[in-house]
Amino acid sequence: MDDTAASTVATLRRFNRSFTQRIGVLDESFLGAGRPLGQARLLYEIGLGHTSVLELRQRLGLDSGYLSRMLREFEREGLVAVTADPDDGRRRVAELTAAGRRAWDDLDRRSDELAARIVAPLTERQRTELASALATADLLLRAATVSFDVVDPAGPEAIAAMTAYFDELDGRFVDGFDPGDTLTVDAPSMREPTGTFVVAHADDEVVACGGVVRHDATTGEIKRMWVHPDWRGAGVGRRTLTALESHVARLGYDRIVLDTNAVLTEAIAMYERAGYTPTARYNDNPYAQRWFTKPVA
Amino acid sequence: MDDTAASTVATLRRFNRSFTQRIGVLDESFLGAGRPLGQARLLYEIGLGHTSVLELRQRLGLDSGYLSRMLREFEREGLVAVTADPDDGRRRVAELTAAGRRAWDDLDRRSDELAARIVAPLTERQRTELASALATADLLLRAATVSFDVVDPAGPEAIAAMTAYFDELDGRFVDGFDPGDTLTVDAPSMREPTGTFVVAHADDEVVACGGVVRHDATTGEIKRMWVHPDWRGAGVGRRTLTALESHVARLGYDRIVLDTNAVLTEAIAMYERAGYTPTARYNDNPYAQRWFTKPVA
DNA sequence: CCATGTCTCTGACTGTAGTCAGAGAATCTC
DNA sequence: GAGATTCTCTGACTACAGTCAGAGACATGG
Repeated sequence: MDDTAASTVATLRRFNRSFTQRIGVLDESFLGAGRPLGQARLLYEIGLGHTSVLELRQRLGLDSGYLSRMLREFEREGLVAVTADPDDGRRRVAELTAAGRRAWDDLDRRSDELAARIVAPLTERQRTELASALATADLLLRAATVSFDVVDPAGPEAIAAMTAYFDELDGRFVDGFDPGDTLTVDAPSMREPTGTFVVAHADDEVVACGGVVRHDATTGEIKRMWVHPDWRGAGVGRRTLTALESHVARLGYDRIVLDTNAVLTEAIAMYERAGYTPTARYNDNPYAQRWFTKPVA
Repeated sequence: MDDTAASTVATLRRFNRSFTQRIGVLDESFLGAGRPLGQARLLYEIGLGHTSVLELRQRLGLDSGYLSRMLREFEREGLVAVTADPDDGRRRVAELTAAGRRAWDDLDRRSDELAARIVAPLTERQRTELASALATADLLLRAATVSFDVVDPAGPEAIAAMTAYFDELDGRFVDGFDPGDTLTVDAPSMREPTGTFVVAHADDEVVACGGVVRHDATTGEIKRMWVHPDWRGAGVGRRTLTALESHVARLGYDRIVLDTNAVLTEAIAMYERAGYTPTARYNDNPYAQRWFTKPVA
């Protein structure tokens, strides 16, 4: 552990101690609503719109029996209605009733009040400073815990990520961007064993993606690399690229190529910083204006 | 609630959610040591040197029965030795045995490793940025939760705070500062009903102090105002002054006076910002070079 | 339509956290 | 030195959190 890391660790631990002590109350204030913490957390998640029992279980990391019991309790109190998912009869969907919505609003209001009481003694300048420090810390901590997972390029997460990517290209390219049917056509090429597709998860949300396809026997091509706008500047793009590069190596290629459009200046800068060098046009992609290559490490 | 406050509250709540989810593990990793969280916290506090049972109870906010039971458990495991306090036979003192120290080191090491794993994916620059954001947020949150309490001016907290104050004056005044026996002589004047003494607590530590004494029938004097060096620039001084001013009003005075030395430029600036105006020398304090006054609001 | 798998639910548990009343020993106050 | 107070301890509780095994309803792929 080098010095920066050691001192960051010390700061993080110190902060954790003082924060949990002070703001733990913020969670326990849920208890102030006469509701145990577990129930309050569950009710809160349901109110946020995460309604399928499966999703709730994954988000909160709860045992299915435990969760089921809490839902029965909510039903008994008339706060939640649980019905079968019309798409899949095994699945069940929980939704707040009117009374449940009121209970949720109450929780939300209490949390707001408590948080407001905590920051109340600060001056306006200090509050602004606090908000910006917390936002920075939040982004970095969230970025630090992003995970990179291989998914099916035709699966819902991949589709959603690439759609966001195409929409962004359409907005930024001078003459717009028409993906045509690439979304479905290209999927097979981004599957093992000659390709792959990776999404970056932060709290089960997809915040970045990228694919690898075969270019020729010894060359892999990186495509569809995209980072969610909220997540730029936190190193997620760089780490996505690193993840993809290691997949290229794993798939047995010894050279990487990629293309991009001239307006994507941040991407170009990142490729250059990552050791990519310009190379000749290697495809007839009408949207490509820059071509790069890099040997596999 | 104005706009700054509302957005700070939203940021704080958002941060709280993502932080506890992510770093909650940091505490639960204590559990990784095969020890329940409550026990781990207690063992950790004992290891930090907070050894009297009373102090542990106050710091951790535990029921005395609950704490007692945990200490018995630690004794049974040979981690802690509990003995009577030689100064007061009612009080008991807990100390780590050699085995307890090893268990503590183990907890500490695990926490370090976990925190290190969390920040590991960040670049050095990002780690520095994270550490500084957390340190800022920590100071502000700690400052926001400071409480101002009336204490006896001859009590241990008041003595400690004023001693630190005098030591600082001695270091900063050109010809040093000799408190003489003011510490004991002045105490009665800083007691109700004509005076008072206030200390600012953050986590049971004294971070600022100040006293009010009778100047004449309608005038209260603010004295011994001091802020711990680590806590300057976070608004604690300003809030100590405000607290003292409200005590002056409560005690029935309608004017405030105070004096200070020319080298205490931050203090002078603060008094001016707070609406104090220069006035004529009103005492023969050999260390005073500036005199201020302000009407009670 | 059968085997296999997925999702949810119930019942029977365990461990942890925390509360409350009251007893006993030491100390403080007058 | 008597009475009040402080501090710790024990015993008897309660509520909350979480685990595990297994049953039942539904879905899916051959």
